[in-house]
Amino acid sequence: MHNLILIDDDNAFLTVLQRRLQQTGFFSVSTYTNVNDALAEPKSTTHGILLDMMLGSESGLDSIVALNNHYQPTHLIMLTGYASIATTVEAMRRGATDYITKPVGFQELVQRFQDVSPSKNVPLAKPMTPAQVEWEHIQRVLLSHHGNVSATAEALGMHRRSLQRKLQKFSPSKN
Amino acid sequence: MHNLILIDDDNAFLTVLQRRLQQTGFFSVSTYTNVNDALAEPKSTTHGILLDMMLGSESGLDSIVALNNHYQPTHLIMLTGYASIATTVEAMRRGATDYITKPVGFQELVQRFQDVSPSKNVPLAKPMTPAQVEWEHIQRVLLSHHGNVSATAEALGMHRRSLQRKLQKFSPSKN
DNA sequence: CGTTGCTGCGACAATTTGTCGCGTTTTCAA
DNA sequence: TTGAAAACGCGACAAATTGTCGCAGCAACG
Repeated sequence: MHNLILIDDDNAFLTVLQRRLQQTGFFSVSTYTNVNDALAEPKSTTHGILLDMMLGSESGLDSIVALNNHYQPTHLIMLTGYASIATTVEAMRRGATDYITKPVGFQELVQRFQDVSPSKNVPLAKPMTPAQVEWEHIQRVLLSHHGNVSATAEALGMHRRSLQRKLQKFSPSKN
Repeated sequence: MHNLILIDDDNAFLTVLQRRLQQTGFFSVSTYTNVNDALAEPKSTTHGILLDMMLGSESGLDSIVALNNHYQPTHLIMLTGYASIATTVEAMRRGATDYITKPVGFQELVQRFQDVSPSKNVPLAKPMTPAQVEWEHIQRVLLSHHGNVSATAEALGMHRRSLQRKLQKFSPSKN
């Protein structure tokens, strides 16, 4: 009934999400690691597009208009780990319908692809806890710093000691 | 040549801004401390509206549609002391044309009222701090629960008291 | 070697949360 | 209109977490 397009440069992320979305009942879920591939497909109307902001060198921002023209999706959702008000405003102006920050829970994502009239919010089914959100975010930054705790701590604006404690608190058992 | 409407509950802020804008050359600058007063005026087209998010009890968010209908402004700029992606998205969906955070420089504000839409966007590359990530997430869930603190706290698996403290920690002072 | 950078961790003060609980408002249906 | 239920705001105090110093062990490097 619905078909989706996912565009992200993280392949692992794509495959996992693709599978889960298909199990949820979306008719088809296409994935691409860059915008050009997505635009190379024949034109068709699509229910929703999930577009990552950071696609290597290019900015997902610059692809919003083209993707909207090509697929005319009901939803064009921007996804990013590095958010700011400025980019949000810009994305919405260019035609995005939503803008969310990683990490995002699967349930939440699905809900955003549902057809809800604008400005009519439905309570999120099962939001992540603040702790979960923080944990995933830390993991992402840690990964981008090749596991360097000191560098990660600085990037996150927190103290190395605190980061250490958080890490050892969740890695050995509680995960 | 241009006329503006400013809506904010801070009178001092209004008068200062009004004077400076008039000196800059805007034809007329009307100020109101609440939305109803602004809507009580006869309908007319207006160049721009500056709307504060925190208008005492009301949420500026709920007034966007009405103001747009009444004045059909070229610019409807939201202004807030505390910001989040979630509220930005919501504001843009409802018809805001821009969203900026206090404190805002006068020059910058004037620029936003110019008809220059092409934004030399600056996609920042720094990761958010855990606190920011948490804040964004909380705002998302809070918005989806229509501002209901109790329900939000439960959804997030945190205690109502803690949520309250977090919320009041960022909204009142950051002005 | 000596220097530099990262890590692991103890210790203690400074903050922040978890919890109770109680007196107002709000909300909403009878 | 009115009364109960649901929310809210917030004081208070213990429990838990974070901010800071500081020191020692290690690996890399010229």
